Formats: sequence, C-alpha cells, structure tokens
Amino acid sequence: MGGPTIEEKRWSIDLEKRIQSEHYADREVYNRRYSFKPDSGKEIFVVDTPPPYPSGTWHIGAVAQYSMIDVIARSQRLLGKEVFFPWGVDRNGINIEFTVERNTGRKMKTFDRAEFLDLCETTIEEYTQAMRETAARVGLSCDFDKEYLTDSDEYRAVTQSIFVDLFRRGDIVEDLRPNIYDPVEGTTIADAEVERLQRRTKLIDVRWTTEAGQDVVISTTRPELICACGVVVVHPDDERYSELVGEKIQLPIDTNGRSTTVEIRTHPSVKSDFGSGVLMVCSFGDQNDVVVFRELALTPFQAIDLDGRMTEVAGPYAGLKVAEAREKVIEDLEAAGRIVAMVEKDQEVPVSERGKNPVEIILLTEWYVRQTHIQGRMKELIEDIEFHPPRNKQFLLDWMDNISIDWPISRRRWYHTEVPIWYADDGSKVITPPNGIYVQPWREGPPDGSRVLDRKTREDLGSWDDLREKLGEVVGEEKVFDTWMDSSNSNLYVSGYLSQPELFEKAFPTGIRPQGKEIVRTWLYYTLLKSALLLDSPGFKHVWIDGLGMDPWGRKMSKSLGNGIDADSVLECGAGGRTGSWKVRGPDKVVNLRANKIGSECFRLWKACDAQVGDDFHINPEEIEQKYFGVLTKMFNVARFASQFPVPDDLNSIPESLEPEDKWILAEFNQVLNRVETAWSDIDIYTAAQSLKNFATGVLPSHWLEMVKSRLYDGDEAAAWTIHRIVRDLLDAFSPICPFFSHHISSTLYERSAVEAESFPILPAGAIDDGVEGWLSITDAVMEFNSEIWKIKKEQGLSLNFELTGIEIPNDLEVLSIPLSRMHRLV
RNA sequence: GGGCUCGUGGUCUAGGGGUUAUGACGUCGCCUUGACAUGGCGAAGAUCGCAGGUUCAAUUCCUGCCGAGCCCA
Repeated sequence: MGGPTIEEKRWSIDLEKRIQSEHYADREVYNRRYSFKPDSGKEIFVVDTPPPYPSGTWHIGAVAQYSMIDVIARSQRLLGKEVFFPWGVDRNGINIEFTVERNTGRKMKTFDRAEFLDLCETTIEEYTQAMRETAARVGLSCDFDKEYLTDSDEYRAVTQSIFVDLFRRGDIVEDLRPNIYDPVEGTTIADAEVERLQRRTKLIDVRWTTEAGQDVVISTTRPELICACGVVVVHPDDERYSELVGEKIQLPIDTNGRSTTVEIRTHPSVKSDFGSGVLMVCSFGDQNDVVVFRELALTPFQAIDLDGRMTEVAGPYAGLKVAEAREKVIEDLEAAGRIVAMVEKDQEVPVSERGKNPVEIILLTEWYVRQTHIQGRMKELIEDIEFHPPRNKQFLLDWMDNISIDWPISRRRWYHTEVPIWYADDGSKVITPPNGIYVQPWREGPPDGSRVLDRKTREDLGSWDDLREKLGEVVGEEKVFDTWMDSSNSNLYVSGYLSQPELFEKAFPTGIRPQGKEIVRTWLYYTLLKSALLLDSPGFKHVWIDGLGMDPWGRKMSKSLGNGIDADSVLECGAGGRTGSWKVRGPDKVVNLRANKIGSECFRLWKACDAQVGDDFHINPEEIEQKYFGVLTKMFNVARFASQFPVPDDLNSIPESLEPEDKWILAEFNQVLNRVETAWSDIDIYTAAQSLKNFATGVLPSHWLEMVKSRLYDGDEAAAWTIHRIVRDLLDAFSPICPFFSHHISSTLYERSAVEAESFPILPAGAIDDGVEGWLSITDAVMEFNSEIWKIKKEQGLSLNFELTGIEIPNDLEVLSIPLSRMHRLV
C-alpha cells in the first residue's frame, strides 16, 4: 500500500477549472463523449433546450436552471440513451434592436434596413460569445459543434417553410383586425407581450346630450376617442336609462366625415355602478370595446394612425399625437361647459413589455395563426405529455382557457425572420417560396421554385417561373414575425424536422422540453400549438417546468431593487484563492454576503439537492457554500482514502472472501443504485441527488468504512474490492450532477471516466445474495448501535479507540459482531 | 380587481387525515480515533402562515384572510 493515488489534498475551484478546461479543450474527446450520434442504434432522446437570448448578462437563475437541464441530459446518457443536447441561441427580436438604438443614439427607422441588420448581427455576436463561455463554465455538455442560431439562414428557413405550410392549409390567415399596437416602436404586439403600469390618469365626466335634449353624463379616460365612438351603452337591467335605449345621442366634440350621433343600446358588459353607468364604446379604448363592436356588428373607425397620431375622423384634432389630442379635447369640452367633473386617479395602463409605451388597439392588416378552433384537440394531445412537476401543467391549462382571439404573428420591425411572401400587382395573388430557402422579400424577388397562390382561397395557380410574366410587378412583404414564431419551432428544428426526415421519425415527439414557468403561456403554448397544427402531435414526451431563481429573501432579482447576483461571480468564487462578496439590498438594509469557494460543481450540487423542481428557489451564495462544499470535500476524501489501497485488477468478479459487513454495505448500495436509477428515469433530480449524497456522506464513511478500516490496512482484498467497486459505481451514478468531480476521481483511480459510462452501474450478479432483505433490515440497528457506543465513549470522556468492556452486541447484529467489536475495540 | 402556484424549527427542505413531524445547514456542547477540523459525535430548536369549518381525529381536506411568486383584466 503506497500513498493515495489522488494527490490533491482537497477539492478546489482551481482544480475544478483545470479539469474543466482540459475537458473542453480536446474537441475530439469532447465529441466522442457528448456529441449526438443519431446512428448509434440507441434510443434517441432529444432535449429541446431553451435557447437563451444574449443580452449582456445571463441571469443566475437561468444558469442554475440550465445546469439542471444538463443534469437531465447527462443522466439520460447514463441510462444508455443517445442524447441530443443542442446548444441554441435565440437572437431574433426587438431587444437587440433596442440595444443598437441605444448604442448609436438613433432610432431604427432612421437607418438603412440592411445597414441596421448588420449592426444588430455584429452586436449580438459579442454577447453570444460571453454566453458560450458561461455555458462551458457551468459544465454544460451540449453538442456545441452543432450550435444553432435562430437568426441563421437555416433556422429562419424552417420558420418560413412552416409559415408557408400553415398558410396553404388555411391555419395562417391575413386579416384586418383590431390589434395591439405600440406607436412609439411602430409595431404590432401580441396579447402575451402586454404588461400594465400604474399611472395617474384624469377620469372625466362629460355631459352628452341626446337628440331629444336630455343630458347624460359619461365617464371616460380617453376623451380623444369620442371621434371613434360607435355606440353608447348601458346595462340592460339599469332602469335609470331604460327609456333612453334606442335614442340617438350627439357626440360632444367635432368630428369629420362621420355621423355626429350614435345610438344608445344595451350591453351586459357595462358596470352600472361605475361612474354614471353609461359607457361610450370607441374603436378601440380597450379589449371590451373590441368585443362590443364585434357583438353589435358595428363598423370600427380608424382614429389613430401608425405613428400614433389622430386621423381625419378626429376633425380639428387630426394630426395631433394621442396625448396632445386628449389635452386639446379636454380644453374644448371645458370651454363648451361639458365637463361635469374631473378627478385624478390611479389607473393601470397597458404598455408594451419591451418598450414600456402605452399601447393602442387599432385596425391593421396583419398575419394570424388560427388557434381558437384547436384548443380542444390540443387538450387531448397534451394528455400524452408527462409534466414535471405535474401540478405545473395547470399554468398551461389556465392560459389555454383564456385564449379567445387568434395569434397575431406579424411585426413591423427588422431584426426578425421575414414573412416570406410577395404580393402581385393587383393584390389578388401571392407568391410563396419553396421549402428550405431563406428569403428576404423586402430586398429580393421570389426565388426559383416559388408558387403563385390565390390570396384569399390559397388555391395553387401554378409556378412562379411560368406565371411571372403575367403577374406584373410584385411587391415583397415588409413585415417580419413575432420572435415566438421562431422559438416555437425549436423542438421541430432540433428533432430534424424538414432537414433529416429519418431522424425526425425516431426523435419526435421530442424527448423533453425543459423551461421556466414564466414562459408557459408563450414558449410552451406556442410550441404545442405548432405541433398540433402541423402534425396533430403532442410535441413532447416530457415537459419539465422549473421555478424561478429569487434573491435570498424570495424576491425577484432586478436591477431596480439592487438585489441581483451575477452568475459568473458565483462560478468563479474561490478561483485563485479569491473569495466572493456580494452587496445585496435586503428588505430593510444592504447585506454583505461572503463565500470562500463555490464553483460550478458545488453550484450544481446545491441546485440538485436543495430545490425541488417547479418551486421558486432562493439564491444565496453563503448558503450554497455552507451546505454543499462540505459534501464535495467529504466525498473527495472518501475517494482519496480509498485511493491508498490498490485497486483490484478485476472489479467485475466478486471476491470469494466477502465478509458479512461487505455484504451488508453492498446490499445498501444496491438499494441506493436502484433508487437513483428510478429517479433518473423519472427525471427526478432531487431524489437522485439526495439519495447519493446521503449514502456517500453518511452510511458509507461513518458506519461501514470505520468497520473495515483495519481490514483495509491489513491488505484485505475483499474490503478493497468492495470500497473500490462502490466508489467507482457511485461516481458513475453521481456524474450527472458533478461531472468534473466524478470525472477527475474516476479517471485518476480507475483509468476510465465516469462521464463516459454508457449504462447505469449495476453490481455484478452474486454481489447481492439472497439474504438482501435481511441485510437491509439491520441497517437501522447498525446505525443505532454505533451511535450508542460513540455516545458512551463520549459521556465517559474516552477516546474512540479506547477499549471498552462489557458491551453486549444485540442479537440482530450478531452477524456483524466481529467487525463491530473491532471498530469500537470491544473486549 | 381576478385566476393559478407556493407558505413546515434561524435558513433550506421531506412528508402527508391518526402514537414522540424528515433531513441538511447554521447555533450550542464535546471529541484530534491510522482519509477528512473544509472532520466526527451529541444537544437544543417547529403549537407545519393566520382564522374558521368538515371529522372521533388535521400540519395534511374545505372556506376566508395574510404573505411571496407567476399570469391575466
């Protein structure tokens, strides 16, 4: 027996970083371990990883979540599956446009479109690089060589092809409908992108007059929309106004080119106790107005244009910005003596999520994915998906119950995938490109192989090549897609849709969709919608919905609160002996958090052991170190201890001389392995992590190792076989959680890496004898007995290796009387 | 304002209609025993957010409230 083979005295962040950089440096070895080999013959398991959006910093909560997705990927490899763990980056969208606008101090639409796109691409590439580095630092085992970018030609071509397919089937339609519009950014947005901000608003009671001369008071916060008023409504049960129903009422301000009166009607949506109980319905003050216009079959007015200015119908107010028009209308109403009351009140104003600008609902021709008709079928399809945790499925079902309008997918922005369509001169026909080709209609004509379709009926009229002469000038669509149109193809894309039909056959529905609960209504919902529309399929086998990373007090991390924690600072904490410190604003004061060493392995172990999937988790670096670095130290030392005893040449053949205590611990270990394998299969990280941690830091070192120490020092081969077999298999089972830790120890000790294990460890037949139940049944007694002896020695102030007399070994532990006596020096 | 999820010792967490409520970290006390003081052992610490209800019995089921989070109007 020489010294320990493991030279390092302890696990450290510098050691971790050294192992990591070696791990990622050799591409060949890396790919052999982690790249996707669709022809391996193994069962294929595709992870639909959330492509992160590069915005400068990667949120520590998202990194924590991502590290658990890596645990899922690695554990599925360990179970013998052929795992595709793709690395994708989401790069389309308005965020990068805003960044470029901020950097240059110029609004997007003052640029040449092509020039602006180049600026976006260069800028986002810088952020992408930082993100790749963090991905490696936290130990992700993605197939980085197959990196996909959602703004690449290949990816955008898939989005466009799907659009063409769905358009031809009639699941995507073009229509003039009320849309939520951000006039400052100049684009339509979806329901899902609207948020609410508290603002002070003037609520004005305006006196209107009926044709019969009766005054009626109507409360409004949007007097400038009186010009777009289509009807005045009261509640059908409101007796105060029943005699007015059917009468005409005069608009209290001047308008242009429309009737100066509207009818008074009834509608159940009116709240009689709000203001006077009379409501003016305009196109469009809010979503309720949209509903009333539709239900009463009224023709809406276009009162606000794309620049956020009043249109002709506003008469004297035409050309004014909405806010200016409101002030002017109030002035004029006041001068005319029509204002009965005016109060300032808090109101929640709908604003765009990205620009925080008040949004308007206006009529626009946009592209829509039809979705209301398929909710029932989607619910059936979703039945086949296993949710983790099951209760988080509710987020999806609730959102689906609230779907009432189609999904508007076109946007008037630039750094997005283009809507792939051209319009013929007379507007009656459209041209769509062939599958698999990325097109930019705003700057190029239809490619060869395009088809000409009837714009309304979608009937295929023939090929573009044949018909181009007759079509006259064609105009390319300028609009682009909502980025969720791209993101919602991610599972199709990574499973080989369109590009690898044979793979797709085997890989779809995609193995798992892991994601955060905050994007259930968007990413998850839209993806499931696509899979349902295109393939009538559930889209996934598993959906794993995690909670969000919060500050140490359970609040959302945000810049404005000053409670954010940077991911890199946690991963680098302890490197080069540098400690980490964080100033975080708590509920009542700024708190200084300190930690000496964390790193990726400890960080991952913490997330795996500490946070059940689905619940929000608190991120406190101090706590991560205190609770989990010791676990790594302990496991490292067990292995280091084992490493001073020679590794048997053949770890697969059971030695003949296994002692009872060896059989006992093997039975225990076997039970742990079974539990962990089941947990990995069930995508239950928590149970797997807890079982491994408890065994490796509890029963194994404290109870068994102490029992067999003297045998090991005496060169007992059975004891050496048992400890090495257990340490080796334990590291395999543990490798999904702490891959570099497991890799380092297993390669040093056993000349094979735990991260390369292709099947879950199983003890050789015969290691577990028929008496397994008997062995398991004495575990509690063993631990109790040991505690008792330790306690006796402690109480009597004796050192642990002091000889003790007169101790009776309980009957049920008779079988272990020799090792127990030796361990406690019982005579 | 509405919906959904969560609320267990100082902190994190398991559990789940029924004798003393799981474990971890921290705290306190003791211990250098041939890997590990970045260790070991032991102890204290919870009326399971609050208030009602159902039940022979609730922390577990129901209702309301409070707090946190997500989502929606």
